[in-house]
Amino acid sequence: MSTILPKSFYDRDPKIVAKDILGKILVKDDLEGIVVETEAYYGAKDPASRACKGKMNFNKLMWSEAGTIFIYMVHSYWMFNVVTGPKPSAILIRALEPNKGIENMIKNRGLSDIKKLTSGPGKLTKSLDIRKEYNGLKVFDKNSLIYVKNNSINPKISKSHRIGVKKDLEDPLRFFILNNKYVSK
DNA sequence: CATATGATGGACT
DNA sequence: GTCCATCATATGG
Repeated sequence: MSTILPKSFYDRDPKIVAKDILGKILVKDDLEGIVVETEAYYGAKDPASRACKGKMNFNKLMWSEAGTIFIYMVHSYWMFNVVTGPKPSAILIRALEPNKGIENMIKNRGLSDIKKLTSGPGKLTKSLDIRKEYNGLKVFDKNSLIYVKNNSINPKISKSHRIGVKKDLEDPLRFFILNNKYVSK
């Protein structure tokens, strides 16, 4: 029986949450995907973070409670983030492994290549039909349209520098499941 | 298989 | 106008 991850799960350092959420199941409606790749983002000390230049209208959700969904658009694709511990900070879900509702994902995405369905941050939001209307939802609330289920698998985790980031920090902040074909390149 | 490049839209300076 | 936490295509090996 899978349980929904509680708020306390997210109220920790983003690096810890990013690592622990790998292998868990993201649920949106009847669509499910296993989280296989994430990145951690910090606040003022992180030059790649949207929050690095202070609290603005568009990024103020990063200061709300842990477990809040924060969606941001880059290059006309939606990025799906969850707010974590010391504010402002968040994790970015970068890739999923399709688990349930694959037919609908294909429909949402207009593509039949399963490998390309959710193997990137912009692709998974399109496949799950996640748009900015979901901004501010609580991911630990079982009545929410979007939530994360626990999963008993214990994946082999690897880490690296972040992708597509202009100025990265020294610490590797990207986490992914080893040998999973849905991890983005 | 690999690397390169242009399109994309919202928010900032 | 400029900056991106991207993607799909095109081209070469």
